[in-house]
Amino acid sequence: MTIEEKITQSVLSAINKLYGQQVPEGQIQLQSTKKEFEGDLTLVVFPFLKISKKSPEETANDLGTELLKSEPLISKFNVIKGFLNFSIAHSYWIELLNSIISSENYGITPATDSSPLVMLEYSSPNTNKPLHLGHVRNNLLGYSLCLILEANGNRVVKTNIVNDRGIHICKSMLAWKKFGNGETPESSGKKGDHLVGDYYVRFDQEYKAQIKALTGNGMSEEEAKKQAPLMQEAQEMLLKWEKNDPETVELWKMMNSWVYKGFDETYKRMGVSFDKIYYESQTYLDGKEKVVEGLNKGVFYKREDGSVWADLTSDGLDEKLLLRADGTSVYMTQDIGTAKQRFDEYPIDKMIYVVGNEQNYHFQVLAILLDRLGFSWGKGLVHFSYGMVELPEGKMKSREGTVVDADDLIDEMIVTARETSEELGKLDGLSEEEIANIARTTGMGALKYFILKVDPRKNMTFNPKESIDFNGNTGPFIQYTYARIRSVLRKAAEMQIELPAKLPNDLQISEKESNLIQSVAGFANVVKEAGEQYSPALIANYIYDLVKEYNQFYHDFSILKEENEQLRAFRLLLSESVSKVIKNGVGLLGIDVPERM
RNA sequence: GGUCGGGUAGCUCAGUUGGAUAGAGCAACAGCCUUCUAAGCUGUGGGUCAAGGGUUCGAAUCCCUUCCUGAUCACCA
Repeated sequence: MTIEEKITQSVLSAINKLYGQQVPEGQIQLQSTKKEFEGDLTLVVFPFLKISKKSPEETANDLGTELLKSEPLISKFNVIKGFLNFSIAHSYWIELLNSIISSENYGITPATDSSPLVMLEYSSPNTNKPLHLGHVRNNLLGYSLCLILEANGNRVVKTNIVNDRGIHICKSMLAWKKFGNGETPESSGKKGDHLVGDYYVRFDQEYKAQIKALTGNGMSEEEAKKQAPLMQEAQEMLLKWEKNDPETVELWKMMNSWVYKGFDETYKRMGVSFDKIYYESQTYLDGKEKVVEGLNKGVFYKREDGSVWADLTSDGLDEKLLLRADGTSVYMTQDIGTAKQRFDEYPIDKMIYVVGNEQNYHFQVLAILLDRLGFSWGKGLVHFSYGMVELPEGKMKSREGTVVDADDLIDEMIVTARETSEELGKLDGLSEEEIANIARTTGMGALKYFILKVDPRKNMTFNPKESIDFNGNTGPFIQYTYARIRSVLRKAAEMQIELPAKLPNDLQISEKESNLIQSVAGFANVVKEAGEQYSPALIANYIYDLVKEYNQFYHDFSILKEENEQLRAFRLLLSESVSKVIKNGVGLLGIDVPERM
């Protein structure tokens, strides 16, 4: 039973005693007391004025007096307007700290064999260009959500669906064939995904030139886009691919393998991973099959031209195409096929798709279609929708070269982290390997925290020059606090200070200290809420508040120099518990912590 | 036009099922290192919570209207 639950029960009986009335438990509003007031927990008494028939202050005073008598955990109280602030006995906080210290991973609930199985799809790249900042947001959100769900006792399968087929891939292939002169990642020293991306850009340049030439000869732009030889060739190539033309398939396989190698590197640097990767080239046929099955069951219908549609007007939506007249599949068909494969392979209880908010409509439709096709988790699928990352100049556009490349960004972060460390002279005497590790940890910490601390629904602005900071509400600030605590703990070990497994609960501690225990204890609830709301930002903001509070404590109190040994041990254990929560907390964001920085 | 988001300090963002004087960081200014890591701490200035109305003892938060903004409404993926 938490302290809030205990006090709630006491308040209920106090009200019953004073006013002879039972009030519903939901009426008891207990919240932690705001920093600027004395006390630990606050009861809002406004809801009881009708039964007390007294002023807010009198009501609060009556309740406070009664509770002070009846509830031993309450050591004193004060009243400000309609707010009754309780101070909780020191012994309670010490006991709470004791229980946090003794638990292995406070706040984390491990999964068991009978836990719900959640499958989470994220990343979902195209194989025609390297990953950019938008993908970075997707990957970090997706991976963090997996960790948060696991920490809430779910079995999680991390999946990726790679969009490895379609006209856009053919564009890169065609440009490489025409202009590449056999260039490979090995021959050019370029990362495979970048190499292929360069040919995608090259296609676009040449294509635009052809359009320009055609319109110069008086052709309409629309017509020119269709008639441009390059586009026609690309379309021919797609047809060849679909017909399994050996040469085309060979080229496709080769270039895709370059891209996968490049992606793997970037994923590794971001620290994300997958349990199972699906490829659209292997799922779209299943999608067709499933649509035909739906057609036979009468879930879908066929038009005169042979195309297959779903009628969603009864759900307040439009009609949706599922198969073209020529029998080829569309995006939705592929997602249905992928869903089928997943469902066949795993006993999925819940499916979460981490995909940008431009596809809200798509997933609304997908949920209905899967449900109609009989997937038990279809209706309840979660589209974790997040906003775009924009630059100060506006949206990123890969074809115009205004994207922030993921690899470049990561490099830059790490270099900046290293420069900052060197300027501060923090790493003197450490080995090159240690320095590189710390730079990587703090650089990635800065990037990850920057992206994960904001509400995913919102579009965010990324200013390459200004956005990445290492002071204030940032990853490195949190990591620094961790390193600082670890340093104190190392010194304590050097001084051979022995820490008791359990603190005596008659210790006299300050309100700042008991507040800090309260904040540390709040971690468990934050993890739970982050899991319920699918919100890494909740964890990030909690950890930031905790760290800020700890830094104030650190500044105001001596730890190692405290002469009272019990108090010194208390502060060390308090610091240690903060460090563990920091580590586990940012760990749920995929962020590492350095022992020194 | 329909549907779904978003609008909080100069900038980037928090703000718990409606609760106290709306908070951080950055930027600006002023302090604090012979003392556990100053990537820190403290202070000052900065707000019509887009606007108006409603519900409520109490609204940034809930409801209605309006404005601004983004996404989407493809036989593209």
